[in-house]
Amino acid sequence: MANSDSGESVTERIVRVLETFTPTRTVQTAAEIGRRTGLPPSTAHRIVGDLIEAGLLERDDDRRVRIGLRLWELATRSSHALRLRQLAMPAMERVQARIREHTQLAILEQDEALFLERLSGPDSGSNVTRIAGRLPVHASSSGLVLLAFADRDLQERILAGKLARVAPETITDAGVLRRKLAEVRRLGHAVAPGYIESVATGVAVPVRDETGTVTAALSVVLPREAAVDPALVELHRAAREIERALGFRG
Amino acid sequence: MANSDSGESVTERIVRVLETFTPTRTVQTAAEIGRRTGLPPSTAHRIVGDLIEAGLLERDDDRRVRIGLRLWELATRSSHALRLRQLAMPAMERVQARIREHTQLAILEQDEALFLERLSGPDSGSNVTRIAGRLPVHASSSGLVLLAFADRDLQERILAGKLARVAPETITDAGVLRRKLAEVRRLGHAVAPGYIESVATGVAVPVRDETGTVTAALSVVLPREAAVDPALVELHRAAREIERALGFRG
DNA sequence: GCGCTGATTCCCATTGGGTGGGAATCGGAT
DNA sequence: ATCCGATTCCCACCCAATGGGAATCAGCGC
Repeated sequence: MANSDSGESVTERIVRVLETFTPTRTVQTAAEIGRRTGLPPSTAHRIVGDLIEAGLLERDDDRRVRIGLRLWELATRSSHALRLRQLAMPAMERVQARIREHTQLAILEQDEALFLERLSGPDSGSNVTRIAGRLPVHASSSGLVLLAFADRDLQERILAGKLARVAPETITDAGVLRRKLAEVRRLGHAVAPGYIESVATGVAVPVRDETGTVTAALSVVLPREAAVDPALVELHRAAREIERALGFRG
Repeated sequence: MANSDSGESVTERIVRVLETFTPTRTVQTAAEIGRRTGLPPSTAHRIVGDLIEAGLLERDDDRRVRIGLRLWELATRSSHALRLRQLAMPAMERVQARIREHTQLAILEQDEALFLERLSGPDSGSNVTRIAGRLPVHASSSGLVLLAFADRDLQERILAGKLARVAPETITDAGVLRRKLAEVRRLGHAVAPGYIESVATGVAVPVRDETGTVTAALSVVLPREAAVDPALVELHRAAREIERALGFRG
């Protein structure tokens, strides 16, 4: 920017401003945004003002700022995530109706599992997942499936890195994780008992696209001691249905 | 911008670039974007490059450009549209399961009905609606509900403007529309037979938030000559459920 | 009411990043 | 091989963005 000491582009700054919004912090004041981005107050106010004028942000009743509908609209109406989501929805609804627990769809994005959709019944149990939220690949059942079928170098990168302990039973040892991934490949599904939350077990299966590549993971979150087999049957059936919609002829 | 002859901000330009993407045109080349935005080729390429670096756009396998996942993520994870959608989903799923036709949720946005969600069964009929898509308020059943319960000046603005004919039976006369809106208010729901597509009838009911204001419309799209009463019963039941979730005590 | 604190707006001299024309290069068709 | 369009590279120009600072506003506690 003109006279900017940081030497970054306007685009970067806009992204930085947008990134101060999280699932748990959906409204903030312009000054907060300034502090969190490290931008000078007057600059932060001006950028926020610009974004509001453009419709990417909105002003609250109480002059606080939140993500604008226009941004959601722009992002949603032509995102390719939407295509997958849309094709998967009918199958996901069936799983949700039969199993009556959280049913979710995730893809791999920047070394993490990004959740595109989550269906929850009124009687579903605990679940930390959020739509557009992320979970580490080594801890979530969806992540384990995505990682097990990902390219070798991603696997090695994850295995070489730090495996954060999300819950007491999260796999944090590279050797254990390596064996777990082999098991996932052999069985064709992942079971993650208590890896994310002690009270829950994640069960996930892969979804392949028309090239046969695993592009997504379909999963349910069960109470810790529930039987996984009925869920697995439903998940596999649903995954096949989604794969057919995607054009995969397995 | 520095040396820009148009005198518009970078933010505006970014929005203009993003707006060249539509539900039917989800990938384009940088040059196409330049032509559609009217930006000089080199400028268009630079801005597209910036946006790709920031993750808001993505490069195709074939160096074409599409909306990036990061944008979807930023927009979705803290949009307040999501709250409404999330709260409405269980009720919408029930309607979809019972009626087995397109079930959709719309809100008022910039004088149009903006569709936040649409559930469709495999056997659902024709439907032009898309998620994050828009329909005119005077033609869609959702729009009629939203308009009927909107403030007076929006109503007058729509009535004074041109009422586009979307299908042969669309209401295009201000007087007829005025009476229709009165009917919607009296009955508490809207029926739009053939207003959008000749073969379909839209049926919509209002959804009120905790302040009693109509914030959304819940609707189904039925085959033209199907009975509307069973759908209305389900829609009203679902709307009440959503309203309870929103905190409305009617 | 009266200060205090922080958010927000206003002002303005400074300047460096954005701009866009043009040329070169790449790449896919025919 | 030869177009033709897309894309990248280059670079002089210069104005919009910048951010420090002061003024104003808003809420809160006393």
